[in-house]
Amino acid sequence: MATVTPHDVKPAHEAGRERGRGAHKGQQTRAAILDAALSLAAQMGIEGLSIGALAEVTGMSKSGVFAHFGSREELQISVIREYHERFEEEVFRPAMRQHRGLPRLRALIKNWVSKVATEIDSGCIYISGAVEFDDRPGPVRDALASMVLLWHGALNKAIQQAIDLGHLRADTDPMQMLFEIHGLILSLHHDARFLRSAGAVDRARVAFERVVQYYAQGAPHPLFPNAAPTGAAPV
Amino acid sequence: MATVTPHDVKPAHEAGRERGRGAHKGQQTRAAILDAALSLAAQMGIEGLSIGALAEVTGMSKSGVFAHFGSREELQISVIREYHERFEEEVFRPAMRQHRGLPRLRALIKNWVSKVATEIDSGCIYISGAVEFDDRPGPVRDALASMVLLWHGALNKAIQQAIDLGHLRADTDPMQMLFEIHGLILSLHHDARFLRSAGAVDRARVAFERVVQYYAQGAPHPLFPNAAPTGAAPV
DNA sequence: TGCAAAATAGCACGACCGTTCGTTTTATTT
DNA sequence: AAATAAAACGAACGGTCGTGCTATTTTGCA
Repeated sequence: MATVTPHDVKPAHEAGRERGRGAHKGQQTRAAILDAALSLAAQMGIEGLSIGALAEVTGMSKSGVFAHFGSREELQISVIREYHERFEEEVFRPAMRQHRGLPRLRALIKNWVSKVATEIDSGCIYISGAVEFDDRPGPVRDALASMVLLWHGALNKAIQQAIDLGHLRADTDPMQMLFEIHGLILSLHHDARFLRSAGAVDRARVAFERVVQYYAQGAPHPLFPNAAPTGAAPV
Repeated sequence: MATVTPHDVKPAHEAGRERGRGAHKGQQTRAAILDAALSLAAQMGIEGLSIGALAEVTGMSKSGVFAHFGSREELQISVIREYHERFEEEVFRPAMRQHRGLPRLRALIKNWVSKVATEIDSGCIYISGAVEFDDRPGPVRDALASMVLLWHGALNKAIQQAIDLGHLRADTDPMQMLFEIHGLILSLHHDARFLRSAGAVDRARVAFERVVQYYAQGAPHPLFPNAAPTGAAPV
């Protein structure tokens, strides 16, 4: 790395300005590798990502895969970023089309539960990553934590809006409510994926409804402000 | 492996009838290794256990450590069993000294929260193990799952007793209540250990109290059956 | 069509892994 | 004190890993 070779001018793993299809060939195969990496990471964990296994799956050479990221760590971070984008696409954005307040909050959690439910056979990178890197400081952990905090921030904001709109009790502590909702997701993931227990999804939905009911007590109905102060329709 | 040597008659890792101190030297060092292994597994995960690292920590040779367990997998299972015993000792048994019903259930959860709280800097093997082995069938996963199910069974029983004694509503679904409580523990572990968020322990305690309040609604007070139907003293 | 640059392959290195084996040291028993 | 069994060691093997080189192929553009 002391001498400057032509490769150093613009290595493949730094050229990725515009992502996905449309760009030069490199971007496409990079996207293909990343896609395989996401599956692999979902199943084996982020620490379980190996360039060798990735090369085998994509039918490339190890060094060919390696060149796209420059290091294993950079590959891991790329996987996290890619997962974040998909999460945003599948969970966050569709819910933002709902009205602010309780409807949007309900949609966020509904999509979240659905995603985790579909991930029973693949695995959630946020959840497994949190456990893998809870004691492993470094760039990967930082990337992971910032993504999780981003998502927490979005949920917090949605809760706060529901409070401001009177859909939830004024004395609601958003962090506390988030803590409880997040726990339900984690319990769902644990029971469904590790214990392979049926009915975990239903239990999560029931429990979420209960949490909403609690925090909505005394607050006017979101759609019919003059009706009885009970929570809106179930998820 | 074809010929039978004197070593095959009674290898060290099968001789461990009576555990801990008192027995021959091998048992002691085995216990010492296991102790180091528990710390290592709590920090690096069960899959992160390496015989080399363990040898370095204990000041032994790799083969010396290896001989005590016969295989890495057997070492992992031994770690899980040892963790189970400690969990039972610290969480389960002290709570069993409380009266059946809500007091005992409260004690179980109180001890559980306390243990996870002290494990913020070390890690809970049940939680990290569940994530590591949720897609990795085999003896290690089986051992882990059976321990978790044992603990779930104990909690379920405590909840059922609380129902039978009228401390909790008769229509309480023990599995549902357990699902919610377990979620709080997982959320606590996530926030405290991964996000390093302060106040997670308090949030867990508040949420647990809320869950108990919900399931106790309409049930008589556990200590003063004629008092108002509100949950007993907080954790 | 030709040429530079980007993309991929091939190969080797060093580190660590679990495991095996023969030997040597340490404990226990006779 | 001698005999025997248990425990620990040390070196080596085969394997996988990430990574750094140097070729070679492929691609896109003038």
